[in-house]
Parts: sequence; C-alpha cells; structure tokens
Amino acid sequence: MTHPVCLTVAVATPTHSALSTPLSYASAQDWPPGQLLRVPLGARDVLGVVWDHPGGAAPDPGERSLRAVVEVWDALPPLDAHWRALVAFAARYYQRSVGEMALAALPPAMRTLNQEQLARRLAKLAPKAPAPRRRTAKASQATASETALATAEGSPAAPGHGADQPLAAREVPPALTLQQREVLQALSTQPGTFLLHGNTGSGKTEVYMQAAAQALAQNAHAQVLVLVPEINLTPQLQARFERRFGADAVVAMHSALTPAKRLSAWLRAHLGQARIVLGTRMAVFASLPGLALIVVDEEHDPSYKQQEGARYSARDLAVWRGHHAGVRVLLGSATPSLESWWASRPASPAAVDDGTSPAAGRAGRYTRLHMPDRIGSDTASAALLVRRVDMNHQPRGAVLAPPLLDAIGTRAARGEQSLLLLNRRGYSPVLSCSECGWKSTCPHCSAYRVFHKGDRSLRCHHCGLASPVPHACPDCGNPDIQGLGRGTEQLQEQVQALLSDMRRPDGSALRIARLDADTTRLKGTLTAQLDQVHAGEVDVLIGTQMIAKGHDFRRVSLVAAVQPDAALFASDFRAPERLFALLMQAAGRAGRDAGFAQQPEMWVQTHQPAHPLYAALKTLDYAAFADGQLTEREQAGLPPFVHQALLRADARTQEAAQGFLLAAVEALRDAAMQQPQLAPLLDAVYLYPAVPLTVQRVAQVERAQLLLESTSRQALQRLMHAWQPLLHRTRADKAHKALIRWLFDVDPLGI
DNA sequence: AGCACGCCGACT
DNA sequence: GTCGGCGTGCTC
Repeated sequence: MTHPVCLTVAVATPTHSALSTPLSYASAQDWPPGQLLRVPLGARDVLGVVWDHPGGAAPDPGERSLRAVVEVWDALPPLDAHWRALVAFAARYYQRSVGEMALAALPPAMRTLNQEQLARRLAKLAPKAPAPRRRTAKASQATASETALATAEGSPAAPGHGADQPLAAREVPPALTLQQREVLQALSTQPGTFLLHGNTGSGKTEVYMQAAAQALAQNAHAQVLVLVPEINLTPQLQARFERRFGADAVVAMHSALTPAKRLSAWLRAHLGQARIVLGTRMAVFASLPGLALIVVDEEHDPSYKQQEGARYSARDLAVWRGHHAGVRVLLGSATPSLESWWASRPASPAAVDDGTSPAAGRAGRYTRLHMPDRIGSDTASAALLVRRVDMNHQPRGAVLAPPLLDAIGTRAARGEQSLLLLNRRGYSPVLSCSECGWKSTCPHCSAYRVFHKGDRSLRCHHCGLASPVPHACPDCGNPDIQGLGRGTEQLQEQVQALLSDMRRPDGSALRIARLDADTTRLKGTLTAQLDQVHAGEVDVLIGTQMIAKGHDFRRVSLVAAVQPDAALFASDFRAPERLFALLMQAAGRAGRDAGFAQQPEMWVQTHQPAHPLYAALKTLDYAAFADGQLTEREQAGLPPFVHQALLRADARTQEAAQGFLLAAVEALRDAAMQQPQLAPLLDAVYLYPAVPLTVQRVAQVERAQLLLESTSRQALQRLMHAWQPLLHRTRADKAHKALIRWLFDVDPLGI
C-alpha cells in the first residue's frame, strides 16, 4: 500500500455545508497535528491543518477509499497544541466549524501558496536559517517519520534567526511613578488575568512595555502579544515598542497590511523571530510558540468583536488563550467594559453568601489594578473640569451655547486648540420635502440616505448607495426640500460662521478643520490631517468619535460634545456604556500637555444636565458610573448577569426570515419531545420571539433575529450545539428556499 | 463557500 | 450551431 496512513485534516468547509468536521485523507506517512498541508477537495486543492484525531486514535481508513494528500509543508514547524486548542475552543464557542475557524486564523495569502512559493518566502525571511529539510512528502520516506517526530508538539519550534539573539533595548525606560511600580509589582507576583483601570495619561503604555520586557526576559524564545482596537492606533504604539525593543523584534498584524506583508508577519511570529506581535483582533490567532504575556489595550472597545463570519471576541479569546497557556493577560482601559469590571470585582466583606445572589460577596476571576493619576499632574497643574451646559436655557436652536463659543474664542486667542465632537457625519442625516413629506429613504435599506454637501450627494451609510441630490422633490416636484438634523459637515459650516469675528494671537481668522470617515477616505489623509493638528495649523477640530481615539493632541485644552443626548434614550442597553467611554476618551484629549493649558475643560451640551451619566462624568468617576450600571443590569436581568446569543436569519423577505426562525424553534421543541436530555436545556434557556433587526433591511436583504438568554453559559452553549443539526435540516427544507443564510452571534454587542 | 454539471437565449 | 445565464448539488 502506498498510502497506509489516515490523516484527519481541518479544511475551510463553512459551517453551513454538511461537512462540518475535519476530513480524512490518505497519506504515505504520519504527520503530527498542526502540520500544514494541501489536500484535494472537490475539483481544487486547498490548504489544511492536520488535526487531532477525535478520541485519540486514527479512524479506520478501510471502509472508504480516501483521496491522498497533495503536499506537506514540512518546511514549517507544526502549529502547537495551544494554538489548536484555541481554534477548537473558538469554533465550539462561536458555533462554527473547526476548519473554517482554523483557516480564518491563518493569513489569507497562505491559501494560494504552494510549497515552492513557501520555500522562497522562508528563504527570504531567514537567509541564515538551518539547512533546508526535505522538499516534498514523497521524497526521502526513509527518514520521514523521524523528521515528523522531531517537529511534533512538545519540542521547541525551529528557531529562526534572531530568536536567540539577546534583545537589545534601544531606548532607556523612563523612571516609573509609584502607581506604575505598584501595578508592575502586583503583575509579577501573581498569575492570571488582570484588569488595569488606568486613566488617560496615567502611563498604561509604559506599564505594557515594562511588563513585556519582564515576560521577554524569561527566556530567549519568549513572545508577547499586544492587541489594539484599530489600525489607526498601531503606528504610534508600534513606534514606541520599536524604539524600546528594536525594530526587528516587533511585527504588526492587521488587515491593512498587504497580503504578502501579513504572511511574513505571521511567519515571523510562528518561527519565533518576532518577539512582540502588535495587532488588531485577528492577531489573537497568531501562532506564538513562545507566548509569555498577552496585553489587550482599550479592552472595552467594540471593535474587538468580529462582526462577520465567525463572530468572535478577540478580548475574550485572549483571556481564554492566556489562561490555557498559563500566561498572564493584562486588559487595560480608562473605561473598562462592564463585563471586565464585574469580572474583576473585589470580594465584598459585607455581603454574606446567603444563596440568594449567585455571586454575592465573592471576588471576580480577574485581579483589578488602578492607576488613577495622570503623569506629571502635580498639584500646580489644574485637573480637567467637566462643564454641563443646560441647552434648555440657551437661545433656541443654538448650535453651540454662547458661553462655549466664548470659551473656544478665548482658547484660540491664547493659541490653544479645541475639539468639537459630533457623532454623525455628513451635512444632514435626512432630506425631507416640506410639501408632500417625501424623505430621502434608501431604496435598498430601511434607512435614510444622508445628505453630503461636499459632493452634493445622497449617501446610504448602510449599503453605500450614492446619487446626486435632487434639485426638487422626486415625488411632487416641490423645489423646497430641507435637511433635518445636523452632521459634522454642517457643524463645520455653522461654527465657521459663528467664529468668524474671533482672532488668533497673530490677528488672523480661526482655522477650522473637520476629521471624519469622509475626510480621511483616501489612504494617508488621516495621518496628514493629524499632522496638521499636531503642527498647530488648526484651531478648532470638528469630528466624529474618530477624534476621540488615542491621538495625542498636545495643544488641545478644550473638548466639547455638541449633542450627545441621543444615546441616553437609545433602546440598546449598552448605549450608556459606550457614550460614557466615548466622552471619557474625548475628555482625555484635553490638556495632555500639563504645563500648557491653564484649565483643560470638557463641555457637554445637554437637555438632561441632571442625568446620572453626566453626573458621573462631571466627577470623572468611572467606578460610580459602572457600579450604577451594574446594579441596573442585575435588576433588569441583562449581561453580565445573563448570557445571550442571537440566532440571525437573512432572507429576501421579512416573512421568510422570520418564518425560518419560527420553524427552527418548532423543530427544536419537537426534538425536545423525542430527546429527554433536550428538555432541561429548553427550560434553562429563554427563547424570545423572532423580530426584525433595528435596521430591518440592508442592501435588499431582510434581516430577523431571535434572542436566546440564560443564566447558564453552559446551558446556552449546549442548546446551540444541539440546535445546529436541526437548523441545517430546516434550512434544507424546500419551504425555506427564500432564506439566504442563518448564523449564531454569541455574546452579541447589540440586540 | 467554491466549483462543477446542467438545461434554455443571442451571437461568430 | 456554440458561448454563457445562474439553478441545484457535492466536496474526505
């Protein structure tokens, strides 16, 4: 027999197809789990990963003739057991197939590679690497099993050049503050997951770098994973890490890299050449044979949750990965997620565990650490002042309250900058006809198209459909069509007029700029615009939440939220949490240069000045806000006190989408009659009725969802797992032809 | 998801 | 008479 061995291989078979488990292939020899290879699948051949045999033993290949492996990439060490465990867990937890998860975790460029191309890439990466081994699976079969054993898990990954070189610190670390030393001390004396609650400017990044240095000092192969929310933030952070640890030691991993760059970043991490991997959510799946520490910066940021395909939370997977690998995980934020805040609650000595509350008095699973003080904020420099402006007592229809206008003028006259935050881009969120009531609805979505004055277009922010603004109402011909509401474009125009008689120190007019997704569409424009602000060429910067994130604006001494109230009354229970985080983050932009501003200020224009959220913001008291929110969440039975998942259905019509969900529930209830083990799961998980999404239709697709809720994460998981085959069967039914797709969203961010 | 095979309209 | 429309069905 030429192919006596049966290999279990994970390939990219979508959850939706009937092939949801790893497949079996014939091979001339055995290969260890984690080995990358190419196998035939239908008419093509695809990338696969040798997977652990279910139950440990190889399945008997005798019953069916298996197709043979095409080529084995034995020039690469196999993916280690920790990586496979992470992928297997993510697949299970987020209800996807192992193969889909594994292949999604690898750089896309790898899928189109063959062995020759891979060899060339590897040669480029490590010109002084050890002598190349066998080229193909077929060659030198005599020594093959030994080679396979040598690269099996447990043995160290083949060290690339650089891995053994000592890390040369290029930059001398600065002296630490007392609170930084205390945090690092706590980190080094106990294992586990830590939540670092550190205000803007308290020096979290320095803590990350020194914690990384400690972890890297453990051994010559140690690696550190640093996750950040968005690519916009990586260049600054990457530069800091490179200055400290040397450019060779750091690789970036994010979706804006070219496929080739992303591949080589992945390879450098896998081969141990990269000591620090700095990346966005996808980097949580990086192969890191020497993983010694995981840092998740701005852990509350919603962009850690993937919103398509396998809907994983990179922050939650980072915590799981760290725990599984036995390495520390450091979550950092000035406004932690309520989930992490709750998970890091200290034990409360007052509360007695009387069984009425499942977690009464017990400490959370994370260790909470605090860094409340800004660096360099001695008593002489003023703290940030938060001012609430009651818009009920301002002139009717005022864009900016007169005292705020004065304050901006005063700041500009001193050469200081102001930021105006308005979370809506475009000129007007909707156009409307005063005669017949026509509105600028999108023909493909259940949403209004936004008026963009710059290019005189109506644009749908959901599907992207854009067309020229009509000169008259398309329905009745009335030329008087008006914009309702205000976006950043309009705000810029209005502020320009309102500030026209104010002057800069040199007597010239104020320079007002705008920064949002529209002005930064082209590559590199964001950096260019930020540079302008840094260089002091802008006095007033108007923008969306984009301007609140991470950018270090040294000359800004005033930040104003123009109309933040909408989020207070949003139906989404997480809206207050997001608003608070956004305002705190925005507030953090003011007065970063302690010696510069006389009194950094955050202004909030509101019709609800007494709202508890603004009261907590006034005192910059995240803990008060979070504890209040947690009390509300507990009383209302919301996360983190219950666990949620969504079953989503997309179809041509809303009836078809909801019809599928209805039939799926029916199938589940029927199955529970037959299988007694399902009944307790149905009792433990509450199934809400199927409803349309808030934005019901996007790009001609109708969307509906059904909320699953349980106090038991395990019950919720088991129910979804048991539901999977029934969902496949329901989908296959001719009655649901109109269904486009269904999916689970586990731990959804919005419902 | 790809990528086949498969049975009906406008072109060299 | 072919090229190609995308409907349905399979992939160890």
